[in-house]
Amino acid sequence: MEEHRHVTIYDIAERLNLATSTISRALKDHHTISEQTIKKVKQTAKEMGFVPNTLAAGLRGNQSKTIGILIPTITQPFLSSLISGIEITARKSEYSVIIMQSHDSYEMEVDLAKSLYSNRVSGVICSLAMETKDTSHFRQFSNNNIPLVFVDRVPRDYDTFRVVINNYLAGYKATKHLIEQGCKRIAHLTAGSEFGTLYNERKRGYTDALLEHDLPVENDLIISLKEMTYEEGVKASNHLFDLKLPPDGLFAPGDILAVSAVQTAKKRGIKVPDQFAVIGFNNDPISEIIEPNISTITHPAEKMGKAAAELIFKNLKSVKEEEAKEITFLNTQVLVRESSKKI
Amino acid sequence: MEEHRHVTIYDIAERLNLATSTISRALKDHHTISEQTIKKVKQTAKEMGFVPNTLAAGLRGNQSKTIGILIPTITQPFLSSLISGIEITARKSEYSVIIMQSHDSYEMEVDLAKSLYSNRVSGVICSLAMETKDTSHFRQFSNNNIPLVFVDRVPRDYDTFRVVINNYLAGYKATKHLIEQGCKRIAHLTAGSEFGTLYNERKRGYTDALLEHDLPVENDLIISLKEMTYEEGVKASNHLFDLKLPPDGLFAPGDILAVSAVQTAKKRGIKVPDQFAVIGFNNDPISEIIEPNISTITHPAEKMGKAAAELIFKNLKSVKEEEAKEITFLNTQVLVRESSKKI
DNA sequence: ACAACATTTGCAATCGGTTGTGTAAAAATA
DNA sequence: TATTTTTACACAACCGATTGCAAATGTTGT
Repeated sequence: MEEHRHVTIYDIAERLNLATSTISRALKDHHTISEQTIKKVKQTAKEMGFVPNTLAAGLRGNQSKTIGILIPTITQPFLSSLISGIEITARKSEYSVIIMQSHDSYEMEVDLAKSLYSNRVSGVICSLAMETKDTSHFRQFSNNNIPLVFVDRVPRDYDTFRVVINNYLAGYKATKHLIEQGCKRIAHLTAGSEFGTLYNERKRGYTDALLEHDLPVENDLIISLKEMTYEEGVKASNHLFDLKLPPDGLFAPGDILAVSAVQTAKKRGIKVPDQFAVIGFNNDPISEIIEPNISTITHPAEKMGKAAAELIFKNLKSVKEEEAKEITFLNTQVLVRESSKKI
Repeated sequence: MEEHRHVTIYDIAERLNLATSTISRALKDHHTISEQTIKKVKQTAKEMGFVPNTLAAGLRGNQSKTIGILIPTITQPFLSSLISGIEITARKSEYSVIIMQSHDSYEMEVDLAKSLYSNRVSGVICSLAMETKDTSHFRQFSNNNIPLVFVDRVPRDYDTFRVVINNYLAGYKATKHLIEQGCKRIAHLTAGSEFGTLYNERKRGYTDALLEHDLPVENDLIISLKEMTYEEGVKASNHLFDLKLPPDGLFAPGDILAVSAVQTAKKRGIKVPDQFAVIGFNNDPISEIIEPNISTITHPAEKMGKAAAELIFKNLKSVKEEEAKEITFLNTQVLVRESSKKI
């Protein structure tokens, strides 16, 4: 396997007896270069198999035409769809995406943020680690005019772009839906440790919906989970069913939890939705395949990714103070399916 | 928001009255630099908030400490787990991953390969697009000593690293399992258009298992799908059930397809597994949540990602001819669950 | 005290595009 | 024809880390 050398603009320049600056400009249709030269340069570039070295360009221009994505994990359906949305949008502008997983660890997140900075990414899109309480490791981006967008799991105290759904409203709508189906004792699962606003907002929507319909907010119907996993969901469901006065409905802030509750109910002979109506969150693929289908709240992952990427591009030049605090809210819908349809 | 300048080794050099070369070497514990200087340099680097510019290092060293991943889409559970495995392994060596989605389009794949090359990735891990028949766009990597590893959907005619499972054996084992459960007429779904070997191998395992057990291979029990989606699965299942002599078992080369078949059967009042036993492939999360649980073949996504990444690292220096043809086979297992357990 | 060698650090070129400024030739104007 | 303006390209510095080689300093032996 012989060692080829990369073809550079110097090679093209030499072949055509032009300066490298001319080649560089010709390749990007600079107006000071004649049509004729441009055509000639592009032609030979193609012939010689020239592929620009983005590292060189990036070094000179001090940014790399890549977007850094920093998220807890890519294996969650919501997050992989989010990434997909970002990647597709980025590619349209010929940007690449670098992906890093914090695995919900604060320390990892700090480390990875540094690595992204080291890679001189043009922008950063982040969904915070569960553990993260302090966000000062993101200052290096803001301080250097690198656009920073938080998505979904956003900090409450950072003055930068945020792309979220209205979690309060979503929680409200989900709960209201259950109430309208006739539920009187609606349970809710929430995150135990959370610095951000996501689960708290959903919970706030839940309680407000209850109060608004003259239903009491009962603390033993609200369970804090350590992790949002199937297993934890089963545990919590069993706990709920073991109560003296078990719930007749559940608003789960994730479809996996909803599935776990539905299946636990079925195992215990509790009829879904008649005795126990459930609504989940996210519209994960599983929610419409499981039987009964899980009612859920849409969570437009790809759209959020697209919106986040577009915010990056809009602010590549410089970030104005007022814009930086902008919050983009995307819409959610209640998808009524079998798991909650009593009426 | 004031504009800070990035801290460089020049800044450190100036502060300490040392040469940049010394700084550079000190930061990576070069043996020609004294302990004392190293400590001093690292200390001030930290104080000044120095973050190395990987673009500069990459330009000089002609590679970027990143691994390029080129796959059809990241939203499939198998592929997102694969990426996760790669990312975790890469990070241990302080490498980043760049991800690109071909969306199963050949043209995209060609384009993205060029973009990866342009980014001077240190290595490439690829799972081919469904459409891809010609793989010459990967020559640019081989020709320039950039390690290239194909995973799962690998070309049949390219002399480079491949990380796969033994699809033939997996197909054989899956089919044999159904036979052992007493199935006599086992259907099979396969990919219509495929350049690679993946589905063909599974099918070959399927037919060999049948033949070995003196069961006929019937062409109307083998259905070619355009896409491996739920909807296509439903269509195919209905078609199978409409046969004069419908099957009593199915080997589906993907869990989504298995799920679609199971649910279609249930809708038509066909008892699973008694009248119709099903085994899927991949061990996607859904397979163990759906009811009945889907028997499946494990497909060790993360492990494959890890293996692929390790192959990259092992061959960063140079790729020897003999090694390049190496195929890594990972093991699969039959996971027997409800959907196929007759006995 | 001086050669011989080891240890540490500095110098300067290098990677490959990008871009501000300079300049020659061609075109336009006086 | 002389002069200004425009067009088209060249020169060279630059981005920031790396590295071969030279040089300075320190150490050892005789």
